[in-house]
Amino acid sequence: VAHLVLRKLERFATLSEEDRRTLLAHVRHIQHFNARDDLAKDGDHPRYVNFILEGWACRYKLLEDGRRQIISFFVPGDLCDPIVFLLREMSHGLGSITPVTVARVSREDMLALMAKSPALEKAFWLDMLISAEIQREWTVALGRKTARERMAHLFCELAMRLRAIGLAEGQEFEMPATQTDLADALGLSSVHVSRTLQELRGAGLIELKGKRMTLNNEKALREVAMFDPSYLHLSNIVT
Amino acid sequence: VAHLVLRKLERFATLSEEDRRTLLAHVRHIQHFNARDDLAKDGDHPRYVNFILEGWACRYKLLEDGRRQIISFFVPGDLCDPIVFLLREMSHGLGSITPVTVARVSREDMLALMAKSPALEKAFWLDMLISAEIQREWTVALGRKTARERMAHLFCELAMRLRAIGLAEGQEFEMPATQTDLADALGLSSVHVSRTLQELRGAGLIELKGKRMTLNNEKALREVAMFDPSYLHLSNIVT
DNA sequence: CGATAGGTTGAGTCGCATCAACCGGGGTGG
DNA sequence: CCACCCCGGTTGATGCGACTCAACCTATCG
Repeated sequence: VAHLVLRKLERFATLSEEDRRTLLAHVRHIQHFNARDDLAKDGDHPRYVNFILEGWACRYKLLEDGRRQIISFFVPGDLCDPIVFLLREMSHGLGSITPVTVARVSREDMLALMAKSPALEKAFWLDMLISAEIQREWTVALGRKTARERMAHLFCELAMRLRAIGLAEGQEFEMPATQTDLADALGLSSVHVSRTLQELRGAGLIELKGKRMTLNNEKALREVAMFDPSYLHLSNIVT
Repeated sequence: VAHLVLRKLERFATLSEEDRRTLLAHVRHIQHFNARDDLAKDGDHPRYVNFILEGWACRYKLLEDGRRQIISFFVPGDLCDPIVFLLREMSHGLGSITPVTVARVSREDMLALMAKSPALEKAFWLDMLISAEIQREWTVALGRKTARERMAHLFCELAMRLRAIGLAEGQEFEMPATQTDLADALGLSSVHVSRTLQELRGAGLIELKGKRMTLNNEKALREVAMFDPSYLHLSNIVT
């Protein structure tokens, strides 16, 4: 059930059979959430690390007047901060986009995992580092890119991340976020997301019907986005 | 010379006298940089962790057409990713704002520090976590806040961070970033930064003469910014 | 079959960008 | 020592990208 988590962590470190068993033994406490539910709320004391096993989720913050910013998307295999329990309280919410299955791993279990397996510890460090890289790339997109560039970039990123865990076939993948979700992630209004999607469709770069995304011309999409996948560190990390 | 780094890390974990000595023993290889120089370039293989001992620096990315986004500011005591050497190449540059003094700690030294001292290891984890929190807050600002709100937020954040290492006296601190730097950090044009600064000055919220910043009405500034310092986790982390 | 969530489209507006001129101060070289 | 330059900052005029408001369309579901 947690094989996508393993798949992700194995990009970061060579795991022995025992490492894998150890991890799987600690992935219990499975929970299910409906779509558009909260896995954790702003202000909560973080007692677990959430491993996303199935479905899409996101990190978000709300401003007083209702403005929402989605800070990151989580897809299967992702962890919500390997060591978040070191902090006293969460300063953001975790919400589901689709129905989601998570494993909640306790502080004690995480510490035990890292103590037992240096490979897992390294994998968790790398997960943190690469999440930070993604966050930086979002910072650049929000600060300096136009709507079209930002959106193209997001789709390129999602395609790469989903491929890395085997959830994209060729140029196609499930993209369950609504236009309102995309707006809150891209710092746009949902109206403008609709128009920008039309532009990308019109230019023959993407197709998006229902929740099914196809990158019809990924090369051109990357050019629009100024997308350079090196920040995702997808190749040759394992040493 | 590295006492600000200690000061920062001691917020994250209780360090024994030996931890402190161990750390200081590894803070050698001091280097100086001029203002507006590069400590590291995009694409470099990261072999060192930079500890900022004096001066301001920043992380930034350039787009093909010259647009620049500053991703984070570094002030004395900050580390540029405690474990960055796990990655094959940097996907951003590190630049100085003012003249800067850094200690470059090698991969081997960092690993030795963490192996020897669980307290230091924990402090490094927390440093990563809190840097991530700051990055998320920037994401929210860039995605959903207006120019005035963003700028107010940045000044509130900098005040808190500088206070935490003793580099602010009351409401005053050195703010050496130029308006162009601020623009690239806030995702604005330098012209608009100038106007927005005037607005904040006009409202009696701040004073900024040369490089000297005074928060004349921090309470009101926080309200404008919707600034809630809890994301910085400044209190009661040490356990 | 009505209700509702998600998406599309048009019209008008606004926040911020761009372009351009200008100012002041500190450093430099003739 | 003064003239000049250059960098950082200010201010005005104009333009554009994205927002807001609003109507409407479509698919899904109880």
